[in-house]
Amino acid sequence: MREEARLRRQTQIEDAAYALLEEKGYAGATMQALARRAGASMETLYSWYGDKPGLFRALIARNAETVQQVLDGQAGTAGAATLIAVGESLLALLTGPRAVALNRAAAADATGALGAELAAGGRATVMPRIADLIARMAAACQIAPGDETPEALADLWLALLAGDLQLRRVIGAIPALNDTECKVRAERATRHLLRLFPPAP
Amino acid sequence: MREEARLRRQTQIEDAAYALLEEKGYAGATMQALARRAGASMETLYSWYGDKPGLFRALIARNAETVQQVLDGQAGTAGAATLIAVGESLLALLTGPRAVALNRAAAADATGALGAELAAGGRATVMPRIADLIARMAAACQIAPGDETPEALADLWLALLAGDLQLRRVIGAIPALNDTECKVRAERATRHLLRLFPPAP
DNA sequence: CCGAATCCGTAACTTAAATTACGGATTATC
DNA sequence: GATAATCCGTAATTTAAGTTACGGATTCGG
Repeated sequence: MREEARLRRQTQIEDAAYALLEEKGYAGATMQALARRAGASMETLYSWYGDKPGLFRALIARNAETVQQVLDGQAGTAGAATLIAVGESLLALLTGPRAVALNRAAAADATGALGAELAAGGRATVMPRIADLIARMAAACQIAPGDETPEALADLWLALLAGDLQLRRVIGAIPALNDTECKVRAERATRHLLRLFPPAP
Repeated sequence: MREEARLRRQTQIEDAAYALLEEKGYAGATMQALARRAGASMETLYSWYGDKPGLFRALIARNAETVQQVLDGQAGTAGAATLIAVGESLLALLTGPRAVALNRAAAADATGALGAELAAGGRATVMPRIADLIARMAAACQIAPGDETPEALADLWLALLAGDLQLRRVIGAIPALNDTECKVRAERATRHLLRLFPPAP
């Protein structure tokens, strides 16, 4: 029974940590401010997460789950429409406040440990699924990969989808994208990919 | 006469600042460590740069000059070969240690001021030149923009060229690219752009 | 050669954040 | 209902970095 309350409490703390990270950055997100904001005690924070990097590693792990859930929503289906839908959700996620905040934290970590975990939980789990989607499109003759691997096409599609938007969000050079922009870019990326590798008629 | 010595000294200090930034990150690059490494005094650092952000703003300004110089090397000419050459140099620059370090510093700055300056000195000055290059290719019938503006094509080309490589470098998820990789990507990006918007025969 | 300015080396000073410690309240378990 | 565990609120401790201050050395202009 109390497991549930504990999970709810963790979610509250981690939500507060995200909010602080978004507002103040990694260095500015202090443990005291987090304790006050989440209504938690320092003792709880350190007892649960070990130290400050540990707390943000927990955030990264939770984010990885979210990404997987979003992708699982479109599992099973295939085709250009699916690719567009996935692209729309994915771009919103990649340029959304949480991913941006986590990437900032990873960029601030000189050891590269946070960055490695973020890449492992994010790109490394997303790309195989995209490649899978494209491979199934190839099997259904909806795209002709030529001599390109599905992985290479997935890389290309992601580049077309996101470009350097995520980096520009991370350094604060541009504001968040709205739903329309995500949709337009997802359509455009998929259209360009299909024009580069059109299915044999 | 002493202007020259002063400039040399500034370069030494800023080189040391880059090295520290690359090794320790923005938070870890302390003013004391910089003073020791550069053989400079705290007094000089603060007298010349005002404060720590001011020092890194100077680094960003110097980086912007470097980028412009690289682009100016290929001024005047046009065509696919030029685009490939520019892409090769540009990608090496974007994913090189200095740009990566600066982007990390910008990501660590919660105010977004460093990010704004970095984007202004980097992307905002680079993209018009790329767009110019592409517009000249269109004028010479080497590419058919259709109803796309040169600016949109430049965006597309940059996305094809760099994708999310720069972000992955910034969070430390991948090592630096070698010359061959830069060349291959520049060729591929230009080839894809030309296949998407082929010149009328 | 001399005064003025600049710069180095080092050490204070100040602030702030990570981490630890602890008394009191709340909750779970028997 | 008592006892143990958990957690809150707050404060103490420690460490470290940004910034300022200053005596001595070096350099520049006359």
